[in-house]
Amino acid sequence: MSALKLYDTATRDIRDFQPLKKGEVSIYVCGATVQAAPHVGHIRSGVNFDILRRWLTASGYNVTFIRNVTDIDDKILHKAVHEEIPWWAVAMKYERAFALAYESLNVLPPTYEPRATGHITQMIELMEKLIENGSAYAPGNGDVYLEVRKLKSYLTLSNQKLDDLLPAGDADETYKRDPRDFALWKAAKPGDPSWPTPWGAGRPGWHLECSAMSHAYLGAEFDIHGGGLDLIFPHHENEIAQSQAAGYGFAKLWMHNAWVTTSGEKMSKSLGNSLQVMEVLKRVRGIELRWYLGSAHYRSMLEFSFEALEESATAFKRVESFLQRAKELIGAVPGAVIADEFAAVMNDDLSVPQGLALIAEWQRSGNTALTNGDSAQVSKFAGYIRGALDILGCDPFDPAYASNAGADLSAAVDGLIALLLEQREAARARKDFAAADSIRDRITAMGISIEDTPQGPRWSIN
RNA sequence: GGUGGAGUGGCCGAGAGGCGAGGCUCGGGACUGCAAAUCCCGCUACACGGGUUCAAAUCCCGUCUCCACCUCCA
Repeated sequence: MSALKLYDTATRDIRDFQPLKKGEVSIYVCGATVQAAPHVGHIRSGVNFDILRRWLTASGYNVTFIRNVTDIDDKILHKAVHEEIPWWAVAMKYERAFALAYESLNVLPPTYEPRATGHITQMIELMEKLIENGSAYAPGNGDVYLEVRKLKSYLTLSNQKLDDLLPAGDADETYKRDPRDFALWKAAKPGDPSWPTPWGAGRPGWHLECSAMSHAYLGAEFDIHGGGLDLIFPHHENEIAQSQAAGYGFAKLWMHNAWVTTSGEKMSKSLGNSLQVMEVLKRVRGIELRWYLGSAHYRSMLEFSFEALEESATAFKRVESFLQRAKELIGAVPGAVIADEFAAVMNDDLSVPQGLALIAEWQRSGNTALTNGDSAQVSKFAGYIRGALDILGCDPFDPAYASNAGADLSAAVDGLIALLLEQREAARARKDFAAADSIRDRITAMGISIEDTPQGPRWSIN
């Protein structure tokens, strides 16, 4: 079996993945700032890292996967004013919206899902450490800053020079030793929530949260840190700065997913072109949206359109339909098998698009086997496909996608349709095609498709 | 100004020097009483201009266009 290779944003190359501890992988992914309902771009990130996690798990690693929730920040506070509810109610409302979106797309819950406000103690400890060793300073106004000039290295992830940065526009620099110094902690403003610290009451800066939480759950160094491309600077640079200034080894490998775009532009709330996950789920099922989001490589931009989404859903339905017929022929859900070829493409920096090409080949071969009634071959190809779909989180037999709705009805419906199909078969046998077609037309009008197969007619709900 | 990414057939989307990934759409065919489903065949593309090479979508030089980040971002 080939070895896993991953692209590292820090070194800008693809290299063999070597975990710090044999057989174990620790991952920290920057999750959502819960200030609005999730859009398609947010969920793409969730899906991409979920595929990584599933693949590592399938490869035999014991994976610890942390994805945080940023439940305090400026936008949440603004929203609280706007919606006239407490800030914590805003955070909980959208945290639940994210949880629902993740669940709808079968994104597995993280091993731990820490909230920023639950880790103030760890943040204060980290700041104490940084102030003690001279990396950070509290100028007395309640803020705490990291002094970037004192860092051994800074901006290595984004490959920038400190002097090339544009000056911050609106920042109050009265208390900063250098305009590029960034806030670890923000002094409380009247009316805003705050937590007491040795330097005054306030609330955490965004970057500090992730340094504190990754340390709390994964320790001083861990294998993979992930997030969206847009987090590289400043968020991830500043995390590195804080954590390394505290003496931590921090992340060994950086992975960044690309965006969902529309008309070539990044989908984002501030550009006003974002599409909420729940809106899209009115058009396609979660499993279909997930398949679509996986259809581009995680480091490539994905150009969103409903046309492409629906075409992608059509392709997925064909795969699904093959598996269903395979199950009917062999009389059981085909067992999932990871094919060597699939493992090879996944090990090559998670080349999902090439995995989809393999699925298409297996589907074609499998359909041919189905036509020939060759159940051994059908089992083989269906097993390969299920194995691949399981990694992609798109296995239609996964109980996560099962809907209980109408389960009691299905047996009754099956019996009724079977009765109609028997009558149609009888009509066909006596060559009364008008009667046969009339029955089929009426069934079709109910939204049910009829297919005549070598094993007899079968039906499915559109 | 700095840093990074992109331009591939009707649409989506891989590939990164050598036999045209794959899907969807569309056209043709096989099968079928007719459909549907399925299978087969076809639609021969890599922004532009040069160059290197036996061979370039892929390497080099130049040009154009677009996108992103530079302290809100998945």
